[in-house]
Amino acid sequence: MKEYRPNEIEKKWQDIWEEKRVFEAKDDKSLPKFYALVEFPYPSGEGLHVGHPRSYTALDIVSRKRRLEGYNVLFPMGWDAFGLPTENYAIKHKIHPRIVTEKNVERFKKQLKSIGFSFDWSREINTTDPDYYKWTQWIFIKLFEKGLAYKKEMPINWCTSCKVGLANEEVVGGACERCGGEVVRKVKNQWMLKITEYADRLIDDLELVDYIERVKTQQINWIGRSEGMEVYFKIAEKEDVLKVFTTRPDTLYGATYMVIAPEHPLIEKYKDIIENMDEVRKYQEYVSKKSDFERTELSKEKTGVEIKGLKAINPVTNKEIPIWISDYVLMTYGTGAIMAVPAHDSRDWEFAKKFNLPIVEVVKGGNVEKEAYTDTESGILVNSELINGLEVKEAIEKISNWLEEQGLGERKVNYKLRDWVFSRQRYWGEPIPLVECEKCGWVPVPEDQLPVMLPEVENYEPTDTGESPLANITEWVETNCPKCGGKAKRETDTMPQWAGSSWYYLRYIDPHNPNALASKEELDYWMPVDWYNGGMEHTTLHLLYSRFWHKFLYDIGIVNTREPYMKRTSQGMILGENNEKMSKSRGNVINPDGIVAEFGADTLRTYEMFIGDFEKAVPWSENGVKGCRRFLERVWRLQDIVVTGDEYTKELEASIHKTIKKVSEDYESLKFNTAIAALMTLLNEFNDSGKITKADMKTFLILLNPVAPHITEELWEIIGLPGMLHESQWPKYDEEKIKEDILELPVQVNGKVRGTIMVNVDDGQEVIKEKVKENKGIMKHLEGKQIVKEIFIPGKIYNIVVK
RNA sequence: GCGGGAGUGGCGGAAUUGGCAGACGCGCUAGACUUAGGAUCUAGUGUCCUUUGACGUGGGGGUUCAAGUCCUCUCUCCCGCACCA
Repeated sequence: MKEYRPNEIEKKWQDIWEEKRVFEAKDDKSLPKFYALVEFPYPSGEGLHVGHPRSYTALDIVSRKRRLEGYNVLFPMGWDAFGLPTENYAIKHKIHPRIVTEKNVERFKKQLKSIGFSFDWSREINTTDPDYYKWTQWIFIKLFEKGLAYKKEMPINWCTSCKVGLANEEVVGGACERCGGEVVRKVKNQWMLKITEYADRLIDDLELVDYIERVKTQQINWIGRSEGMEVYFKIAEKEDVLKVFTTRPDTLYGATYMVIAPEHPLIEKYKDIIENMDEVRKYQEYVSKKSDFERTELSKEKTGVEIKGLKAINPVTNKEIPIWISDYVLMTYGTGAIMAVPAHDSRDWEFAKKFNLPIVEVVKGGNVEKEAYTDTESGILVNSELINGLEVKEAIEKISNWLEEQGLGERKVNYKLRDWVFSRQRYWGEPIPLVECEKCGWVPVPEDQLPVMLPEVENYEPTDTGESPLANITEWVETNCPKCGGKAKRETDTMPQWAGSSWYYLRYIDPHNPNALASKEELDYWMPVDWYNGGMEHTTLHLLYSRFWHKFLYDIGIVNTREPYMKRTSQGMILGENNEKMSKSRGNVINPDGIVAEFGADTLRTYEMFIGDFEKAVPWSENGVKGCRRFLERVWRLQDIVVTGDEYTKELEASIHKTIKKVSEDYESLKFNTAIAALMTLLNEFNDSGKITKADMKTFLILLNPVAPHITEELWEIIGLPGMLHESQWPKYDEEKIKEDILELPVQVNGKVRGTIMVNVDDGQEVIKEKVKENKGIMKHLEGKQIVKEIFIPGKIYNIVVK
């Protein structure tokens, strides 16, 4: 027997697979298809992370299994290559981001290939490729044409010292990550996409798909649909009306003041009337330095300023109430204004306590002097003329009807989900393919002129006015209107990184098509994606964005399915050995290259699948890696005990059938760790038996193949099985052979196991009773006791209750 | 703060979904073989007492013949929060 040298055999088989193109999806549309998708990586400068192979190996296993089951499998890979880190690297090192990207992609590709994933590399895509982003731009134009893209004033993070716009991530504790300078919010006119128009469908259609539960709930909560009332509060002595959204119109009689967001337009409108405008301005400035996230933190002290000179009128009590501004009210949620009911909302309660505002109880049930009473199940309305004595639910109904009749409000559905800010003041992204004409306004670039290519620039830094670097290239910006031929300017903002990843699964289907994002024929065959695995962190942004785009493409007749992904699963994170997130600064990063070089790709793959519950975060363990290498060494040594034979060894037969069942099911249900454990157990039985037939070995090798594809192919060849493993078929099991006739039944006395008896599967309670009597160990616990009850669960347990 | 998730030996985890807690692997202990090695093989390994046994799934309370699993209160940790990908 030769020594097990993974580096040699892994290279050998990777070359064979590539040369024979065994993992390329087939053209034969008569075959059943299986489309497996993993999130394509952002090719960062750091190279592949051990977290990537966790997700990739999982679906590689499923893909390899499905191929052996006769499916036509599409398992593609590509690059989500636009992005901030590449751009920042390019700025710092004065290298074009395209070159940085090429270099990173090359490295990633080499790394992925060394791990032996069965990707169909003939369909590789790259979001920064003009042939690709042509279609990203095309989709944007369609969205624009259907009125789903619009311009709106939105704040960006602005570093006052670098004079550039910053991503949220680049703002650390209110300061610029690069220079430590002060960051404020600066308003810019930006492109937005109306994802909110699809909010209901994004919730409802979750019923059509098989996503793990936590993904569904997280999406539903992120969209945050709530039904309530928009109530109109008149501004005293003015024509204006302040609209607020509330889910608790029943508490309207308890609304003792109002709070509007510090950025609320009302303030600008009445700036000449507001008596304490200086104070208001100061507070606005203070708030402009905070993120929405910081603003809504409850733990902090409430802050705010009363707007003097403006009052609102409570529509049911007709009393004048004060209007405040406070940072806990966000312009981005609801109407940017709230009615404050301190007795029945905890944030309002805290605010009222701090500023000595009146707290009026309108739902009886708690002690509103001590805390807000927010229960909606058991309270009874008081101090509320029209709805006194009603329960909360009835009160909401009645007051809502009344408000609608009086024209003081309207039933509304509100969402937490906000429209998608689609503009970035950056270079390394898809140019937004629109032109602003002096006469015609915003005009899309005609389809035959796509893609709008990213022009070459000298300097990738955003301009000090907050414009994208493209704004400096006059000859690019200045163009003619496609409609009227007159003078026009190109949009200089680029798209966010999410754009390219919102439809990439469609391009894999027909990656080289110059005439369409994918042909109808191919889409009909391959869509939807059967199984999409990726990180939990993409649940509320990427996953939702791509579902939104897909639904839009469905609406305009491009795709034929309402949902892009039939099934969505999610892996846990791999942490450093010290149980902390892997990061350069913590110095606990594990490089997969090192593991492949030292232990082999099969060991890396096996370990990543055996490391723990696939869906949970787990710390890396070098010893665990060694253990998996040892397992593969034992597998390697099996070749010494193989004897000829086309049938399973009699004594091993039941175990083999059981293992086929277990492994087949576990691979499909993300329980890779227990599948491998089952294979280890079978291996131990093989070794105990001393010799195994070729048939035993063959089944074992096929079952292990998806996890450790190289060693199993090699052993297949060594022991002389016909053809190559990847050409064989997934084994079947026989349920009859798994059944055991005799089993050990635990016997409990008062719920505690006192012994076991051997029983036949079909033994009745009477037979078992007799067998118990023969067992001295158990009978001892019954001495001098009176049997009260006996419980027999066939095949599980026999419990005797005594007094 | 809001939303999602997780707590089981020294460690990663398993438990047919209410039925023998700790499969499998790591680590550790002892032994065997040694051309002394981070190799391989054998045995042991939740905690406590010498044994019968008792205790044991973050903590408290409950339901049940039976609870890691169900109910209730509570503590701790992790992830996301819209311009990172």
